[in-house]
Amino acid sequence: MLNNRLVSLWAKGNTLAATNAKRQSNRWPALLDSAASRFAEQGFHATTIRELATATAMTPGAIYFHVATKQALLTAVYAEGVERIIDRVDGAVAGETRPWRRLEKAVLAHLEAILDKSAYARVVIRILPGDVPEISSELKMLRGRYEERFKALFADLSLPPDRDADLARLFLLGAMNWTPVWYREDGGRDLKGIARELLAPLRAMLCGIVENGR
Amino acid sequence: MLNNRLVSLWAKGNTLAATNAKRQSNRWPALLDSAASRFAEQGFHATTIRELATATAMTPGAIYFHVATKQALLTAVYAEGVERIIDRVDGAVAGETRPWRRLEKAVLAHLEAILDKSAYARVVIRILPGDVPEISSELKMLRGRYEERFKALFADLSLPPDRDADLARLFLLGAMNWTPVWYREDGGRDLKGIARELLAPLRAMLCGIVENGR
Amino acid sequence: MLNNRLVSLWAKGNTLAATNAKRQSNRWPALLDSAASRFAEQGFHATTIRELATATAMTPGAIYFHVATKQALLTAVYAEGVERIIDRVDGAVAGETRPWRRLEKAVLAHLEAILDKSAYARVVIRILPGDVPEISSELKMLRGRYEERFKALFADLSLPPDRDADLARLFLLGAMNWTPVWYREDGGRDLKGIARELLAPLRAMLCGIVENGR
Amino acid sequence: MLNNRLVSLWAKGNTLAATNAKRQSNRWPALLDSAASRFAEQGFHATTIRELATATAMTPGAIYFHVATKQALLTAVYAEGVERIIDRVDGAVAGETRPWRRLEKAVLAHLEAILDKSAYARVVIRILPGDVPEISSELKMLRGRYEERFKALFADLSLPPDRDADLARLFLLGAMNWTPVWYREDGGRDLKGIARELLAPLRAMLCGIVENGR
DNA sequence: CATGAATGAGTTTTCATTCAT
DNA sequence: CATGAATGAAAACTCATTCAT
Repeated sequence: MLNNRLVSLWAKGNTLAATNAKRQSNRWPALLDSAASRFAEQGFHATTIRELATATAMTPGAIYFHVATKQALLTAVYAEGVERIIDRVDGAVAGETRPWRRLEKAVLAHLEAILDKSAYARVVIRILPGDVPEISSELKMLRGRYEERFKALFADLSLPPDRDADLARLFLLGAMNWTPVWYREDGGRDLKGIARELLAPLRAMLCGIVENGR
Repeated sequence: MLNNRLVSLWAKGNTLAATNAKRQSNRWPALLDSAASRFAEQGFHATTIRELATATAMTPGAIYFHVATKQALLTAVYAEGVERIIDRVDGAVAGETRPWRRLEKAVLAHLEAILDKSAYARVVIRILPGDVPEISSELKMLRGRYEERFKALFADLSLPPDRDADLARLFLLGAMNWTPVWYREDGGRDLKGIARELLAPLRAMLCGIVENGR
Repeated sequence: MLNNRLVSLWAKGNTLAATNAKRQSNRWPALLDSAASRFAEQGFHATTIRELATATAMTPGAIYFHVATKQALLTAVYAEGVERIIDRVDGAVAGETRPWRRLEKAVLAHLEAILDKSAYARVVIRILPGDVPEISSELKMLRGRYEERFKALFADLSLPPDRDADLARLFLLGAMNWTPVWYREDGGRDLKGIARELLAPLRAMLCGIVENGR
Repeated sequence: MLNNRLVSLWAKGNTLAATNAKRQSNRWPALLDSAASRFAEQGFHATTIRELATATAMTPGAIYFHVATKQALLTAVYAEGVERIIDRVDGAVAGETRPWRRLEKAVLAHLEAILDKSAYARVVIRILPGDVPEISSELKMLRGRYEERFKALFADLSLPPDRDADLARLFLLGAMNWTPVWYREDGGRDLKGIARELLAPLRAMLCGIVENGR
């Protein structure tokens, strides 16, 4: 289903996309992958089309068969990144009904998404709309889509009215989105622990209750 | 004293710097200001020397009287940004001895610094060392200087040994550093409130105590 | 008979051309039509193969089944344009024997040809041989064929020897060929009137006679 | 005064243009000259920036110090071309008050302008607004400016009301503007003769009078 | 006949940087 | 200190053309 999404994105600009996918060499996913990791590592402007071409064994010109501009490539990566976060979060939350457990699972899924080897989700966090003025509004919209998930999750918490859930949500997002700056896979910390640790104080803040243990 | 710092920075890279600083029109501060705000808004690579020249009514060539490379300009802004955060934080903490109060005051000062109209401190948060490989080590060092402040403040808290202070610190930094993304001066929220709100759960997390009220 | 010409042109450059033309969907005329109108409106270089492909619902590759190069496409349009002018002019002149009437009918036919919705003839006027060096000699030859018609028509006028018939012919061509720049079908002017108006002064110039009426 | 115009055009994009012109190497006029002749000979699209750079011993980048886009270069040439025609025509007509003599002198001046070695005016005739969609409206406006001159000249003729002066004007423009296609300096024909020959029939057409002799 | 994909050489344009004056 | 002008390397992008299927 991930593949489906990739193909559909790619098909957007190619209305005649063959139904017979086997005939296609389909460098598009590879291109998108490369773009995602370079954008996440170096940022948008420091990544050149030539570099992406080399990394995917294409010619620069070939890239423009798939995408009209470099900005459009970022948009595609961004969209895919948001989609991946949302998919993960939605999937993680699916079976669970208890609001706090839902949130906890969502936080874990979000962390997994943005710390995943595949860099799509990290791009969404790393590259701010302001970095690329030509598409900043698109990027903002895409960003908005994933933030909504957390708004919804917070709305379910049914908190005492004197607590500022908005602020809590923004703190949580900030703390989560900062993890790519310091988190190292080999650092011995597991994500589940981080997720729990992240929510404990929030719960305390919002409900006035300290969970036992940490 | 700010001026002193600016001038000294400027002098560092310019052996030709006139000894008689008073005679100069000294566009350097204006240049640095411009650079700070552009870097903070658009990032390093999306900001061009020409743009800065236009913004400061200089010619591109004139900029190179003050600074040897664009990267050096970022370094200067970065250094100034770190210095400003540290000045604020140190100043805020100065009279206070109670560790949690010190931390709370530091948080407020930090927020004030990065949300200030002058964008220096925001640059430090926005631009990651990896963005500009040529100077990444300098940037890392500068960044380190301000992170140390918080390490020190946390070290003073004398926590129960089973609490993960590192994690808490990283969460705090993340939550704080995300504020420029969402905070609007006119949003009705005052920074003091945000700072308090930010620390309450942390204290809960680290000490197992819920502050009464918020 | 037009079709015959098209098909023959098309066959010329395509040894693979199926002998059974009826089985083919034959996008060639549509392609040629599109090319004619784009070339007439935007010129040769501003018209891209991709643009033509889009306009005719073909792929760029498919165009190259019909034609070996973009230049050859222009040659084909040009040839067709010249043919169309000549057909019209010859047809118009056919029954008439009086030289001035012949010329008048030729002028009208020429105007009809170059102002026709189908842009073939307009291409011949718009695009000068020098514009496309690779085929300039072919274009010159084709152009020559239609200019000859007018040379012949002028030769029949049997003018006083002190009149400069060449100059008159060139003026006439110029005036006619400028019409696409300003003529609008809905402008209320009919071509017959324009043709008459165009010849009256010429006749005056060449014969020293003013036609009555205008 | 020509120089003044060139310099002013050039200054437009360079508000700080030094008042002391001697210090400037001022490649701008040479660039404009080159552009004019190439555009006139090969058309806009067939002329490359590199080619212009080579012809003027500049680097491609240096061209962009003077002009923001290739299109803007054409606009500048076009504007200069129109200006030159107008200057010539106005200059030629200046002392004369008799309407038909004014027109005759204007025609001669116009022919001189578009057949001049310097290709500026020829560009205006050769390159149609439709060739360069991005600036077609600017080009149309500039074209309009020089056509107005002839409208004014025709308005002064005080013709019988049953004559179509508009048509006559358009014929005249067409005949004149076609001359670059066939006129060769060494062809033995002098422009004065052409101008006279051009007007004689027009006068006949418009006034019903045949000039004696030619 | 056609297509999706690609090529490769070329195009315009950008931009940090330099330099004579 | 500053400027107008330029450089040069590299960037994004274009486009006629090709080719396996």
